[in-house]
Formats: sequence, structure tokens, C-alpha cells
Amino acid sequence: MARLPKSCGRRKIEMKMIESERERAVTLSKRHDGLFKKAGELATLCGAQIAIILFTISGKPLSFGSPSVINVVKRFMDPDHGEQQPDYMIKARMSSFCNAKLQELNREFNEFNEKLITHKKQGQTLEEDLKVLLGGKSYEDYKSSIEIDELLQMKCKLEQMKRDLQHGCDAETGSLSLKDNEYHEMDLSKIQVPEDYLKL
Amino acid sequence: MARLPKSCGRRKIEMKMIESERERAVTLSKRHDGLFKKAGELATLCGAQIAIILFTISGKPLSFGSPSVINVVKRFMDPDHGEQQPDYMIKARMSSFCNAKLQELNREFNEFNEKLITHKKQGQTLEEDLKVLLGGKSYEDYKSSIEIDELLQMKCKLEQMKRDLQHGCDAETGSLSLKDNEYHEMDLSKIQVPEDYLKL
DNA sequence: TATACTATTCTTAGCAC
DNA sequence: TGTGCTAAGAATAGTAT
Repeated sequence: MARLPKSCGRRKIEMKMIESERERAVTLSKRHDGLFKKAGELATLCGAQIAIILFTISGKPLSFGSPSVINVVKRFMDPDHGEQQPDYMIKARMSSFCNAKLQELNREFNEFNEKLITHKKQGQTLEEDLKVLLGGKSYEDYKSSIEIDELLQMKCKLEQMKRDLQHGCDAETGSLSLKDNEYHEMDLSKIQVPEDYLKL
Repeated sequence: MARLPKSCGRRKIEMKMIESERERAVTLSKRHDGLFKKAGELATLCGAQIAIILFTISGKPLSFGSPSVINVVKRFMDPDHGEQQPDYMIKARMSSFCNAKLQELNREFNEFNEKLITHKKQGQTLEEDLKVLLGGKSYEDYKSSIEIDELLQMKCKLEQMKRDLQHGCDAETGSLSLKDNEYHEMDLSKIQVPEDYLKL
């Protein structure tokens, strides 16, 4: 009772894995609640279907689905199941799956690229950059180990895919390009494994 | 330029489908960004694996995955794929799938029940309650149409499942019950289709 | 472990460009 | 459509129970 007016309140936290097991569990619990709540709100407000699947570090599965995880996942995995897709989506013959794959790659690339830029800005040496980028814990957490040439290969593939998609679509629908779709968020122009890095 | 100090700021919004198509799209965009960002933070902070699949009302798929949507979904769909599950999880022979199913049911039930309570509190007549609950747009959005007796059947099944699970587990591990698992959030005691409603 | 509290940070609704 | 701004509203880190 008689709660003293503590001088704590929320504080900023560093975006890295929380070391303390207990603290991590508490954060997971709170943020899991918050995330699922936000997902529900999004579904309600925007009439969207949404599924979230989450595995805790100890392997415990948590999920959220509106209307249900299974429904949404099914729809996602099955390209021909797109009953509700508008005409131009069908014409584009772009399965949800592929679309999503591109989004993921997009995200991975941009994250990677941001790290490159950040480290560059911090004025670290190339050696340090590479050490952090390829061997460091922070990036390792995200994607276990990626080689620069792998990245370059992916970039080429992505550019090819992008070209193919645009051609495929333009050919069929004329002016109706796919520029509304998410994978165009991928700003390939920004994704540059700078020459300097390759010189190593 | 010369931006006047507007007196707007954020306002509270009602939790229902946004009518205006444009406004809905804007909200979707903002909240989609926010949701995926939060998911990424959760993955980083807590070392969790997480996948989000989202279909907009127009059928456009958006997704987020860490490490990737496909990985997480695979792990989720395949009960035997639980390499990282601790011993007690394996002993419980409770597949991720079933666990999730229970969570979904839990959520559905509690939402339904909250609606029942809310409407009750608002002092509406039973007729109005049922109209809103079974035929109204807001609930229809969530689950297309559910009958009271269906709900009761589900409740019975859930109670049976819960009993089975607890017995199954207790039999194998003694005191190590599954009370840590999410489906125990399901507060069956609160889920009551009140007698009055059944009298109709 | 779950809940409560509060100061603070973070998110986002409503505008304007 | 997309971006930026601002202030109100939400979420939550840290703490204690």
C-alpha cells in the first residue's frame, strides 16, 4: 500500500537480445500481448485477415489468427486459392508465396544495407565492418551467416525477377504494372555492396 | 511551408471497420508498418521466431518472417518438427497445431463471451442481443455465423480436451502439468452462455 | 508467476503538401 | 499516393507486491 511516487517510468532499451532469462520472459509476455492486440485491431479496422505464429526461444508456440491461423496460412500457401484476388492480381500470376518471398528478401536486404550504411557512418574500418557484419553476434542473430558474394548473387537474382515480373505483367495488362505490390518497396538502387567492400 | 500550429493531434477511434476506403488504406499502411516493426523487435529482444501473414481486404498479401515465414509456418504445421521443444513438451505429445487451435478457440470464446457480457450490461433485450450476436455485422466479420448450441458443443469439447490433456500429462510426468501453456489462459469458468440466453 | 503502477517512450489519427 | 508533422493516445520498462 502507500505506494511511494517512484522515479522510474519507462526507459529506452537497446535493440538486442535480452540477456536475463527472467526479464526476457516478462518482455515476451508483455509484447506478445501487445502484438496480438494490435493484430486484432488491424483486422477489425481494416477488414484484413491476419495470422501470427510465434515460437519462443524455448520452443513454445503461440499464435493468433483472424479468422484463424489455419485459414490464413492455407490461403497464403496455395496460390490458386486466391478467390478474393482482384483481376490484376490473377493476371500477374504472382502467387502470394512469391510475393511474400520477395518481401522477405526486401526486408533482409534493406536491413543488411542499413547496417552497411550505419557502420560506414560510424567510420569503422572495413575490417571492423566485415567482422561485425559477417561474424558478429548482432547480425548472426538475424541471419546465420551470409557471404558478400552470396548477397551479390541474390541481388542479381532479384533484379532479374523484378524485370521478369514487370515484363510479364506489362505484356498482359499494358500499363497496369505491379507497382502497387509490396515487393516494389525493395529499393535496389539503395542496395549496393559498395565496391570498397568488394576490394577486400 | 509555414506550417501553422494545428490543433489536431491523435484522436481516439472506434474499433470497427473503417468505412472510407482511402482512410482504411492509410490506416492499414501505418499499422502494418507498426505491427511488423514490433514483430521484428520481439524477435530480436526475445530471440523468438515469428511469422505474420496478412491479407488486405482487397486480397493483397503482406508478410513478415523472422527467420522466414516459410520456416516458421513449416515448424508450426509439423508436430514432429519440434527439435527445439523441451522434454516436457514432447512428453505432453501436444503438437503445436493443437496448442494453437486451443488458443484460437480460447480467443474466440472469450471475445464471444465479452460481447455477451457487454450487451448484457447495456441492458439490451435478449432479442437485440441475439440479433447483434448472430446476425450483426460486427460479429459476422469475426466469425461468419455461430449458433448458440454450436458454442455449447464447443465448450463441452474444450472442457473434455482440457481434462484429457491434463490427465495425459499428469499420468506421464507426475506433477509437471501443462499449466504453463497458453491454452490454460482459457478461463472456462468465465465462458458461460447464460441460462437466460438458452431459454429463447 | 501474475498483477499493479507510473513515468516515459512509442505509435498513430488527422492534416497538409 | 506518399511523406512529413504534431499532439493525443497507447504501449511498456522498471519496479514493487
